[in-house]
Amino acid sequence: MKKKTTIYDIAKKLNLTAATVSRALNNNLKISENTRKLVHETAIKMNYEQNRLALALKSGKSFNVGVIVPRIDNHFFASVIRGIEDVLYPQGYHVIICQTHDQEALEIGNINSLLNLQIDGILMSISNAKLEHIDSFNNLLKKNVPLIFFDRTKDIKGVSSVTIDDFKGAYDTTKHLIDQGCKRIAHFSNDRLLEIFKNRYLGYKQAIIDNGLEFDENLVIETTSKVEEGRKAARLFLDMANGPDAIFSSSDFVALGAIQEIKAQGLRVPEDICVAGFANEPFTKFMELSITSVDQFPLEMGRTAAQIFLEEVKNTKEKRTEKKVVLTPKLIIRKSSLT
Amino acid sequence: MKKKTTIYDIAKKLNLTAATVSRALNNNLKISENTRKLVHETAIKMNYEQNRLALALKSGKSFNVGVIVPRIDNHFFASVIRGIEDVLYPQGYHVIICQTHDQEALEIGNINSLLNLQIDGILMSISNAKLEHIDSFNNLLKKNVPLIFFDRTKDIKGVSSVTIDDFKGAYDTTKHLIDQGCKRIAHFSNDRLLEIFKNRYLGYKQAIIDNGLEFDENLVIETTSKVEEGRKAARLFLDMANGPDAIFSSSDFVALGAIQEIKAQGLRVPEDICVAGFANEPFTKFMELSITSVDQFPLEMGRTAAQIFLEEVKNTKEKRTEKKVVLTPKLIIRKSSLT
DNA sequence: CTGTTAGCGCGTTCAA
DNA sequence: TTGAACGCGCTAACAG
Repeated sequence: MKKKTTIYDIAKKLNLTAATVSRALNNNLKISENTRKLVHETAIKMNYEQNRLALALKSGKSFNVGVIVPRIDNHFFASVIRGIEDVLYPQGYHVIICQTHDQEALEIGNINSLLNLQIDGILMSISNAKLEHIDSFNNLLKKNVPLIFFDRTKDIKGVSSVTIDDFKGAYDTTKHLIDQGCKRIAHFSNDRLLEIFKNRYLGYKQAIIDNGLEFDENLVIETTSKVEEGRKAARLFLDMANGPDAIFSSSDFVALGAIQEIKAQGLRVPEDICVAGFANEPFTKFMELSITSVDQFPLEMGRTAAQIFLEEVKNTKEKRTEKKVVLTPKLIIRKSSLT
Repeated sequence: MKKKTTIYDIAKKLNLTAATVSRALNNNLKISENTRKLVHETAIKMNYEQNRLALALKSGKSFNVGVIVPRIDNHFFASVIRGIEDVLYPQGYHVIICQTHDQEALEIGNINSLLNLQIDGILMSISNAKLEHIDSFNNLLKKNVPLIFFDRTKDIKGVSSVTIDDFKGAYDTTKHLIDQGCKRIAHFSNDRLLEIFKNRYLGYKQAIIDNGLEFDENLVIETTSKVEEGRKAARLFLDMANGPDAIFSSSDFVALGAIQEIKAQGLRVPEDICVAGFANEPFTKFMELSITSVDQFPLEMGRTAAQIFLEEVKNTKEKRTEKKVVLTPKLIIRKSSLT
């Protein structure tokens, strides 16, 4: 095991002190141009690389931030992460990505592990809004570790967040379905303890009411974001006597499942039932029967979240300023809802 | 900023030494059961959490491993990562995920950054096989940092790898297309400096030859793994006088693009042209016209890579033993190639 | 301009 | 069984 070269090694070689080397390397002003250059050169020659661990231990900052998402193999979250990286990498930060797979224990565990790693902040999209989680968050806040929510948030005092206007996204989509002539629009929702799903539900409901249709709670069903769940949910409705003529799903994956099931039962999309999803996952565009969806501008969401983090990390002393950024979503109309 | 509690804090409170506390916390044998219990209790009471940075600095092990992939928003890589996590989390390791987006500079930059973070090893799927990269790898090896390739490898002496039998996957797929009656099978390849693409090409070629068909180099085209590239590549062939009656693509995404273009030109899949991809991405199954593809067992690939890492990390002293694990792929036949 | 000293939090000698 | 002292690699405060 070849030992890595430290500033001491290069100090010894140059008959200097480690402190001087450190200063030279950091381009400290009070150093002669001569030694500065000399140090830099021999550093390169000796393959020196700064040990960020030591730096972190010393400074109390690790220059690592944790990003926690339900899962990464989904275009939306992957894009948000990309946006975060865009902003944070140039600032010298590293991004540690953790997945919860929607599992409560993993979510809490990840938070604690990241804390042990002395990360400088956590950007996350929560997958669960149970009480124990709120405790974890409070724990974080007490330690004054910047915490920023994106997309899937829970309204917690003192926590900044970046979301889209889910209400509007849902309202616009529902309105579009109504404009297409649909009268009984079902909604596939998800855990409404999470703000996004609550707001999509509310936007849907409001559009129904505003347009003089009858709001029927029986047409609202709760699922997780899996394709298979969409099939199951659709099955329930297709057996109904007075079934829906449109489905607005909170998830593209669930919308896909619904479409599969509708077709499997010999019905047609959009002729018999219109379908719209949410998130604008790439496959919605690629399908032969492209799927109407709502773009959430994930890149911008990630960038914004990262910028908020940078601000919070600077003003660590001042009192926490809660910042809630809301982006505007965009309805993308495709074949699945065009009659 | 509330300071985190250290072993010193709890030592002071108990009129002990930090050393004693450390030993108690680590369940060192030579400690009285009394103090051991006492220390553990007050540690919990004071919300103590080990500072892994200090531990890492001290021990030289960070218990972090880096995983470098071209991108994460793709089911294959996400699944491999999941497999890696499955094995490494229970062992106390954390996984730092980096994306290269197929950019050379990012790939080298990521390796160096991870090194600075004192990671204990790197598991990666390379996106580029240029010479400068080989240098980076040699650099890693010199420092004796375990390096394990998965999927996209470059044959480097002393580096272990986990791959699937790409030759067989390609051979089986091509054979299947031939069995369907296809005579002129095109191949959409990718950078053949990478083993996987080279082997898929070779498997394809061998199947052609073994079955008495004419191998035509003009039917082989190189693309990157983007949907749009598939459309472009297909366009080239569709304009041809004596065009192909089947396409075997090294990438599902490219296969998808090809199908889109074929349809756009008024031809039918599979009636006019059969198409098969590689990787078994979920969308290949979900499409109305499901796409024939090859499953690469990514979870198993990730788990295996992680296990090799664990072995290498143990035998840091012994000489590096190169281990090449090859998994067997599975052809999944779907509508796009069933005439 | 540069050297000395000290400390970040921990584990590990060597003594007692 | 416990304490004292040291070092991991680095930087910041204080001298000079």
